[in-house]
Amino acid sequence: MQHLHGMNQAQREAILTTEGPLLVLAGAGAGKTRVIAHRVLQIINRGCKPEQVLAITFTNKAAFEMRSRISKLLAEDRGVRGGAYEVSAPPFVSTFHSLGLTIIKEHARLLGYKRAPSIYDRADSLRAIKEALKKTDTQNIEPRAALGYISRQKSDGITAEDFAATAENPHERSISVIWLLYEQTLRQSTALDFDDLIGVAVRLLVDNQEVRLSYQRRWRYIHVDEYQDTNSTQAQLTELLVGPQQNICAVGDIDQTIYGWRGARIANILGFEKTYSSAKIILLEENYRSTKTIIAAANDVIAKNIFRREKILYTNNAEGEALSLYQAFDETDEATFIVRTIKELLEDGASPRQCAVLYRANFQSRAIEERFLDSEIPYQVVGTRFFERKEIKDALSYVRAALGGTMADLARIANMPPRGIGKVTLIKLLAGREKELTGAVGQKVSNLHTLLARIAKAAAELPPSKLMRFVITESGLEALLKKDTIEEGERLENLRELVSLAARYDALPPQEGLELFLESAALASDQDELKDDADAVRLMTVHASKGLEFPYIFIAGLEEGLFPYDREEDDASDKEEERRLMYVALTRAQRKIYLSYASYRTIYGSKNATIPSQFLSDISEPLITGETGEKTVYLD
DNA sequence: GAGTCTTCGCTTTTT
DNA sequence: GCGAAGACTC
Repeated sequence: MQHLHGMNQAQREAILTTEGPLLVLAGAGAGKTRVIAHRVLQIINRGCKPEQVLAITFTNKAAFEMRSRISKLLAEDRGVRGGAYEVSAPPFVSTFHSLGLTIIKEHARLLGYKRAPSIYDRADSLRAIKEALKKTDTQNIEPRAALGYISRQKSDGITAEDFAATAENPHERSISVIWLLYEQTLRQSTALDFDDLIGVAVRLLVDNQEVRLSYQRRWRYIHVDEYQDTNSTQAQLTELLVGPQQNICAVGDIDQTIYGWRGARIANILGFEKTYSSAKIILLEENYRSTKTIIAAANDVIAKNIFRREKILYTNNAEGEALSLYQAFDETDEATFIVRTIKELLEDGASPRQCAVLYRANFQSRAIEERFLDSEIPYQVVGTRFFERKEIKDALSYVRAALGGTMADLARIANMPPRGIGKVTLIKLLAGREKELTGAVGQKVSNLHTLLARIAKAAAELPPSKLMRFVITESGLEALLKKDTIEEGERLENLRELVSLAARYDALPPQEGLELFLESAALASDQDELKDDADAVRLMTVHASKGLEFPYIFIAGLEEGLFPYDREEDDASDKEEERRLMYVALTRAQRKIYLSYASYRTIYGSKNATIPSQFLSDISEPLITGETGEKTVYLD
């Protein structure tokens, strides 16, 4: 049990409880990933084959981290024990979505797919919803709202047909019509949206006992990280995979549930003992990350929530400095304060990567970024969704269209760059009425087909990075962006980055490498940082900061309406989620927290007076020291 | 079908 | 107060 050295009592218990259902309620900074990794090692040391262990996470980044933690631990252990067990396949570590996709692909035939289904991202889904809305001339329905609504229904395990059967009021009936059309589009394109990756896998396992049992035999021990963020179908998928031995270990923190708006159900973690009746529950309450002051502030904020399970975080770390609060005049003043303070920290010997600036909403990054640009300080905005950029999507669509992808892919690239294929031609092309296209237009279309055929040929022969290079040049995207003087640099730079990302799959056989590359692009999230190594200050939303830690944390925009964010239709549970979000923000810090708010903030181009966030008054007096911006004036 | 004008929605968080 | 999508014109 050498590997248990340095663990506290609760951690040891969690690691040694390998059999039966286990719920680990781990506070922020309580060493949760470490516990999972050691528990996996313990299970393997007790005789289980590594590949029979499954660990599920939410982001690719978390999966990557877990995988490397586990493999490092196994390698160390092998060294100590002198190869006591056989080297075999590693434990299966996957995100929920790629796990769903794996299950679907392994039974594609059974599910009636002739080829591996492609994945619709949010933008694809939104376009399909817009088309459906056009077809039905439905009034008063916003595409985004409709998609959000449908997505939440799907994540609750409800199908379009179920919904159609139960729709009561006119609004629900309109949604229902759109939803059915949307599903039709997905089927026609052999495509699945994010919710389907879980939903289709669940239905397969429910309907087919043989398949279900095969997975239950394959994975004898299951771990689920961030269990509080699971939605209904994800919890159901987990339940279906857990065999009769009930070897499931769920790890999570109720106080860090920040994805309720996306369908996460706290009820899953609160009701764990009901689902798994003999469950053992272990609380990890000792924090190894932050100072006593930071923990006290975080506890002050979260204590006001009612919908939780009492857990009191404590630490044996030093007392630490008080949080500091800066009252800025406006967002520019706030940004100046942040950059100035970071400069001072750097002069005192801190490095840029030790600092992070957190905010509630992405738009806040702009004002802050402008100030960073003026300074010499390296910074990086996390969450500019790389794979959602236009040029990246265009390039990938070329590849997918060449390989017979969806109509969405073809529509995307048909006239990008402009080649004389307009609306009318495109409609005919998509409807398979190509015979009607003759003369000059016919020539243009046949040129496009030739291009796609060349790409398809290249796809079969070249490694992914060479293929992407080929696509970027031959499609004319490169030439187009070179003409574009304004953003030229950045967009071309992004395409170059895409080529180097593709190179990660060059070692595999071309087709397999390409498939995995396209898959990773579809399932990538903006939390999966591309360049992890840069020594730069990180700017990101609080959501994106979950799971990370930094010595110095800045939390900007602490104003009522912004943080906590409020919408008219908010209810009490949304308010509690905002509070949990603040708790997450505070618990990212190791040494010192800088809070700030602007007395005036520009929203939609006009300056508005603000009220300081209620979260500021929740933190007890002695934990905060204040400072006021020079320009502060009170206009009444 | 392409170029120019106008409106609209954005700015909550995302696999 | 800006950029993208849609409308309008040639």
